[in-house]
Amino acid sequence: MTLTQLNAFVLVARLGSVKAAANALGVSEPAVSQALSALRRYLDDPLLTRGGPGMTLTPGGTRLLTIAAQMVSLGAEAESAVRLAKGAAQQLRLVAPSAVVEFITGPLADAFTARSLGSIEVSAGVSTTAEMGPLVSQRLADLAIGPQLDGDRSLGLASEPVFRCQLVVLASAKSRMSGSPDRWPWLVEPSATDPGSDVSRLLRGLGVPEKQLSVFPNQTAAWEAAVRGAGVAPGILHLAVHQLRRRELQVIDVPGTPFETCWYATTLAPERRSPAAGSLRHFLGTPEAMKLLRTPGAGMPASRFRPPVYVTIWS
Amino acid sequence: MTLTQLNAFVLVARLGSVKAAANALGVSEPAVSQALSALRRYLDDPLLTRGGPGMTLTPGGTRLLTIAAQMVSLGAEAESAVRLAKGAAQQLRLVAPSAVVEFITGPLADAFTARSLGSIEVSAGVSTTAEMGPLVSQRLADLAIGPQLDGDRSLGLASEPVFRCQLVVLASAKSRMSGSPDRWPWLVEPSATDPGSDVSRLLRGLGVPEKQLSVFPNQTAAWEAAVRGAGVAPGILHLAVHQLRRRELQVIDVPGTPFETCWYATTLAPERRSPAAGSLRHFLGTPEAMKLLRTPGAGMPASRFRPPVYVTIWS
DNA sequence: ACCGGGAATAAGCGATCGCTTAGGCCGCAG
DNA sequence: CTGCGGCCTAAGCGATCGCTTATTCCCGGT
Repeated sequence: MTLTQLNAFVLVARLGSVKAAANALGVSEPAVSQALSALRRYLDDPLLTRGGPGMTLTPGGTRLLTIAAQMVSLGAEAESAVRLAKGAAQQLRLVAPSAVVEFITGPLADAFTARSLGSIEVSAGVSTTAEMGPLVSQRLADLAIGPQLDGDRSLGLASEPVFRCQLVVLASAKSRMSGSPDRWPWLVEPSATDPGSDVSRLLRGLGVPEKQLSVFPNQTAAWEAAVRGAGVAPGILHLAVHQLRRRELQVIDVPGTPFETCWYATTLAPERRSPAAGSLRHFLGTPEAMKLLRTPGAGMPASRFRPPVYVTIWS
Repeated sequence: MTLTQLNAFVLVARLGSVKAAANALGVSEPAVSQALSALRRYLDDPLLTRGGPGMTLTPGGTRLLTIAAQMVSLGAEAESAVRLAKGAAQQLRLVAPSAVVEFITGPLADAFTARSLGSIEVSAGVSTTAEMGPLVSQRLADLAIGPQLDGDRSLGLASEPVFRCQLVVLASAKSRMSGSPDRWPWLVEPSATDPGSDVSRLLRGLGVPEKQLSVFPNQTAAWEAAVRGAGVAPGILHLAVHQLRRRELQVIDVPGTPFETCWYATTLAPERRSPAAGSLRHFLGTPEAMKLLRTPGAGMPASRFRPPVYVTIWS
């Protein structure tokens, strides 16, 4: 029984599939499957079985889940507690949808590190909305930016709205889209494939089939394609300020848009939250952070963009 | 960072020495030393340093201790929780001084297992008084019989008196001891070398030097030697009932004896205690258990006696 | 200055971990 | 029937774990 195995088990149980857990951990799917099977063998209990929607826990799996979740969380806490006591820089891990990582987290991390006088280092990673909750709950991440997440009480999370924004559909100023939106070519960034994202919700509302989607590695690349007239690209309005000012793109009128939405900051509930996470959460409410949220960075060049890997915390 | 390493660290911190922890775990001392050094390397913190009495914790070590203790305890809890949910027999581990293990725990375990209709299996091991507290606290053992242990509040233990008895000094009926007790040959069982034991306390009170001690592998062997007239043997009065009835031994008059003492049952505090441990604790208060405590088993034959090994709980 | 005991290190070992790729199994939609 | 997506198993790998014995280091004590 290793912490890695317990971590894998908890993530599978919470995300409902081995594949999702493997993705969240940034490892191959057999790696998770094996960890699970080793744990099953060790405890001589199936723990969770495929059945119905996702998986269902055995009685033993149910007991184990609560205990294992605590252990995993304590493991991460132990590390950061020792690090803090040593006076070393705190490591804060932030997760967010790809578009937010692309435009926001870089400047945000820099500003927050500067504000903490270098005592807190922030790193950011891309995450789907489904995995944000479990990641924060297990302290694989310290703060998530995205939709509201504190629905599942058992995860011990607290979400707080930090920024209100609008999802719109953009297209080249020259192009003239005609016909029904579900026939247009849609140029999207990766989070459109996340069923919990706003973009995905919008596309489903319009009845756009997958065939019509071109998934680009990041928002910038999708917009560049849109500028060339390859189709329409959904996106957060204020992140496209450069393209709009230069008249490369314009907002086009699509049913259901502008889509009003809100970014929430989610951390552990106050009593379990690390001071550094609380500090970043508080920082997000300051005018300085607001300004960073409002005026995006340049966007990450396509060539340098790379999906992040959530390393397991224990060697 | 493995659970084994954390377990070793906690035990070293609580027992104050690597050697003691290795002994309690039933492994060699370098094994513990290495686990500790791996943890130090991983966390990049000395955690604890030699200095003064025992060892002193670094700030990081202090933080880690509380967290690691929880993790280790949860690890054991996870296992038994899954086992319980599966409907398998619960495993209860009992620790006690060697004399108690020799005479009491066998019948006690049998009686309790029978009373639980086979759903709880009890195993027993020898332990020094110093290691009892940490062992129970880390759930390496479920119940300890011996001196009162709930002094250290941080361990979360609860002790309860279960049996009052007398420590006396025995010698062959034929032999006539003369001179000062500190010149006699003393025939003792292993717990006499445990500074926290009653026997050790008695010997210190009499000023008996180590030179005068012959340590036998168990109480029965020590008493057999006393019957042959090899010297005097301290022991619990009611455990020697056979030898006294057959007039092979008699109680001799020594200053400080009879030494009134009391056995306590120690478990985790009620909120952390497992149901099975609570059940055994309760059983110890019943007339059935009292009778077992009063009338000892035959004593373990010397040839079959073997010091126990506390296996680490995680593979 | 010497010794002795506790702790750390070295070296070696078997077993396991944790990861990969490749391939097989199973339920399910077309 | 045939893909296909999700899961598991197999095989192989390098690294680490966890333990041993043997040796060295360090420190307090006669």
